[in-house]
Amino acid sequence: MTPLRDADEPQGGLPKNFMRACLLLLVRERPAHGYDLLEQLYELGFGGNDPGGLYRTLRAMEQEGLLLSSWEPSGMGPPRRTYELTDEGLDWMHAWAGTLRETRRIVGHFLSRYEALVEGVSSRND
Amino acid sequence: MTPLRDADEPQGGLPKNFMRACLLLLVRERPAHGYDLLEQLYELGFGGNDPGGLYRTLRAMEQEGLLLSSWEPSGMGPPRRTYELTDEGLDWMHAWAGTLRETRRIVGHFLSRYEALVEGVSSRND
DNA sequence: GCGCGTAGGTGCTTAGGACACTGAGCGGTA
DNA sequence: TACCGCTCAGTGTCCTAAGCACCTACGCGC
Repeated sequence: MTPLRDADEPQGGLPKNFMRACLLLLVRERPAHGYDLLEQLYELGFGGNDPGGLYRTLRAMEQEGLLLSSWEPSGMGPPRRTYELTDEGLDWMHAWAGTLRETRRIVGHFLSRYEALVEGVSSRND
Repeated sequence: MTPLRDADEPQGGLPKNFMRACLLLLVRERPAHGYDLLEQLYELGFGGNDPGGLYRTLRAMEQEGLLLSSWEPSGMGPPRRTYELTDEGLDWMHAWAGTLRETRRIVGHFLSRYEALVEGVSSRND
């Protein structure tokens, strides 16, 4: 890429480490293995799917004690490393929810201010 | 090395490059200089104020053609580099608004799914 | 044997963000 | 006048997340 940002679309999207929060939630809903989570993440808004990044994150989260993995045979394909949530992971999921509420609030604040600007001065509810 | 994330609070918060979006908006509302923007950013949700990062970002955005700066005497203190928005910058501001609406939608989706989980009401998704 | 879908992973590079630090102009005051 | 504190603008440096490419292995059908 050129040194100067030249894309015609903002590069930003999701909060840092948002994938971690999603993984905690998904694994809490139902223990799952990486390949499965990859597909679920896609539905959650992670368009550019990056298996490498996902697997790295999962291993890191296990090392930090947020997840616990165990190998399970698959029947159709190689064995799966299945993850479940630890108590610590559950605490973090709650903490993440708080952080993301704040994120949504701040982004929402930006958007109302943006809308007020483009609509002139009058404020209106969307 | 490998300090193995041990913070007791999620590190994530705001979307990548969110400061850029805010700067476009703020400068559009009213041309301003860096020190001024620093304080306005604080009110917008940027708690850990980082002058270095801000000034670097402003210079970068000017190099990309989103902002235009000019020196103005201050009367009380050193001269100020005052920024205004270019047409291209305006386009990017609109594009950012779109991106951030999507961000808010995805984060909101996470939060409703989280709330459904903790409330035990898991019979419905968006 | 071969390709294909499933499953899990490594290497490498870069862009952003965090944190520390520098330096200059100007006013007040001790 | 010497110092301090506020205003204003930067630089240096490190760390991490993110992005991209690439690799291995299992099992099935052809």
